[in-house]
Amino acid sequence: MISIGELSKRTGVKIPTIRYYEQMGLLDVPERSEGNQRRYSRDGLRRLSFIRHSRDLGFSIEDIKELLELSQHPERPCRDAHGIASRHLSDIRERIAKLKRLQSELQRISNCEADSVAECAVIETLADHALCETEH
Amino acid sequence: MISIGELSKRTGVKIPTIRYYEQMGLLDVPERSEGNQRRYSRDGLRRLSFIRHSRDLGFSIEDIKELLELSQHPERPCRDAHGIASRHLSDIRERIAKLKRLQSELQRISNCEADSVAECAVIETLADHALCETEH
DNA sequence: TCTAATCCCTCTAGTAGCTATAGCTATAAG
DNA sequence: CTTATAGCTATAGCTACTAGAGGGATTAGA
Repeated sequence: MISIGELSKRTGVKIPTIRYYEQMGLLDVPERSEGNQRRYSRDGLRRLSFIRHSRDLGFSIEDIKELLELSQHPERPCRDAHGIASRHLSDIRERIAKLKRLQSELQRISNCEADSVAECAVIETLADHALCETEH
Repeated sequence: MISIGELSKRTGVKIPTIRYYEQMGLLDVPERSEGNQRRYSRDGLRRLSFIRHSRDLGFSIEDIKELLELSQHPERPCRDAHGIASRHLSDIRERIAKLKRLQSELQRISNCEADSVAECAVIETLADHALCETEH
């Protein structure tokens, strides 16, 4: 049984974040020491590693709840897990596409050789939608 | 002088959002009708369009405050505006890079032909960091 | 065994950029 | 003049944490 500080060190998840995950129902309520401090088992460590790893991949708390639930039922078809993953993947693809559009628009307006704000393409573009090449 | 609803229609910014921008100090406190309703001038419309357009490009509220300030001083060098834009641009580039890493990792683990969760690569990867090819 | 250093506890509030709701009043069209 | 629509304020909620206050618990060394 390890303390929350030890768990934090081993997983790289900050202590308040661990308590937050507990509150959100991602982590089981742990046992307590006589003095009311949290004590975690090997299983708690495994579960938090799973969560950490999922968050690193950008899954939401809600998605992780489902993934954790699935991981506890090895006999279930993995279609569900793939569904969650591919939903997340298309979300990421959309975000990339959107950011790329912003990127090219910003690059375009940053090509401005003016000296003063009066003729600056950045300010002009923001002020006047008609100067914009693409819809965003 | 137009109402907040009319302003909303013309700019595509929702009414609560307009009030929020006012609270955040992006929009000047507008005049009021006898019955205490907001009334906007042509200038208010221009300013909100500027804000809308900046938000569309992903600038933060704080950045927009600075850009608005700059846009009111046409004689100032536009170096400052470019500074804000290029800071934002590199932020976007970083976000794209990070999302691309997530994308390829997710694509990799989604190539799993298993039937059940027991051998599913998605779940396995999340459970065991050692299966991961890249750091994220 | 005592004490000091470190660790942990709960509770509350703050972050960004809105959005939604409740309970009320103002305005405009017929 | 009535009614439908529009607007008002104030407060709370969303995501995924993070920070701080004001306390108690644990542990290592003297």
